[in-house]
Amino acid sequence: MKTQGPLRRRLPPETLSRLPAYRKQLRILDDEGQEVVSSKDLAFRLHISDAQLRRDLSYMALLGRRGLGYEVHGLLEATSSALGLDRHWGVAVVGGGSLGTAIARYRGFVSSNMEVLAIFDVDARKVGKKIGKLPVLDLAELPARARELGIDIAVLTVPAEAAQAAADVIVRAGITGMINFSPTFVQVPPEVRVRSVDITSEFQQLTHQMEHRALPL
Amino acid sequence: MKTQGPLRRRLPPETLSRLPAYRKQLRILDDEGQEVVSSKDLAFRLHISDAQLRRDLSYMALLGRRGLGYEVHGLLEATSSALGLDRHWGVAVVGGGSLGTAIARYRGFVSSNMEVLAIFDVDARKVGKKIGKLPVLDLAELPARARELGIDIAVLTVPAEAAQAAADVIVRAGITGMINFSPTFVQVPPEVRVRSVDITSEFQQLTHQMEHRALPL
DNA sequence: ACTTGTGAAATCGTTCACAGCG
DNA sequence: CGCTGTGAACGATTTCACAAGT
Repeated sequence: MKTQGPLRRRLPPETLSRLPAYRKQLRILDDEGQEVVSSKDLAFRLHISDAQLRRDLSYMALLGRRGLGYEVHGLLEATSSALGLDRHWGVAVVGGGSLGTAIARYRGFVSSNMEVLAIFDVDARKVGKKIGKLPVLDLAELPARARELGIDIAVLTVPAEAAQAAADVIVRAGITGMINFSPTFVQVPPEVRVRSVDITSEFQQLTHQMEHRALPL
Repeated sequence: MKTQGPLRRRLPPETLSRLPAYRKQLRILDDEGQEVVSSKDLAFRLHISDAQLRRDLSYMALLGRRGLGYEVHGLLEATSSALGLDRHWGVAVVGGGSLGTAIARYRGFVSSNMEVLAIFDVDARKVGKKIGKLPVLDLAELPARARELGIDIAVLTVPAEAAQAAADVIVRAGITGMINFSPTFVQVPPEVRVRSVDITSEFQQLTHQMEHRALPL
């Protein structure tokens, strides 16, 4: 057994942000029956440098074989595991508007071992209906039903004004992971992980880039 | 006139990514009638350090007054201008699925001076219908109609398999800005700015964080 | 006194480049 | 010989801390 590199307590956030792309590309190679891949080849497909790929993998103590490369299937399993995808995750969509509906209908979750199980809303006109095959339930029911339904993650898609109140219900339900699409900070206890996706911000960064047209990215 | 700080050619990407939040908070302060704000106060509301805020502003040569702070309205105008929001932007949604519909229906664009003008799809069953007040047009029409409609930005919400072909049409239409929601790289000429939003990646990063439960973020 | 603007230091992330193993 | 794994160099970003302006 060798001394095995940096081996940090935590993955650098930049490395984490690249992991899903690594996994996606490895799935493609695995499906193609490719058994081994070099950092140069995989990095090329990902539009990053081979040194960066090797550094990222070394943070997770994922080792290849010198002179050969990395074993595709093993690396796929390892990255999946690092992302926590070797278990099933139940998702609840909170907010039955058009964005909530879009997330609920999205079929790309299965390949991440995630499944949307229900939609929660406060609007009595929506409660009791179905969106696709999914029931729309009263948000007030979430704390009582989260465990029974097997919900691990909530997706906040309510208007900004309603976001904090909805987040409070999610926290009371004992759910410890949240994707927040509302353009607001939500305050949660420290054991709850929140990731925010601000679509408006992306548009504004784009318009900045379009106005400042120097050709290189 | 004084010598005015770093004054880079380009804004650091990390600074750019914070600008939309700065602007949002400044709008709130402006609406509240607050005339001046210190970096300490504004930074506190943004959950960042006052040094970082001042550094970011200095990159844009936005100066405050020592002992006093920054003039709220002036700073709001300056950040809006830096983001390119002092002009109107026409947006086309490409892909009339549930995500495209959600973007088309989103009412938060007005405050960024952006407006969704039309939805483009290849599906003959959708073309000719309306989503809200917006017409669904044939994607093949995009190059012919982009100028007339005043479209500056396209939002790609088509399935991964269709993304590159749709991007090619967008480029042929002379549109130079794109938000890509498809989980794929799209290849475009260098004058076209693309920002990608990968929702699946956010979920996977969240599950990683949930599995690696050390309390701090 | 209060607060900015910014050098300098510290921290974080990426790339270089090569020793070392297969 | 090819390719990994990783120190060391480099570059980017954040924080410190304080001189200077009001």
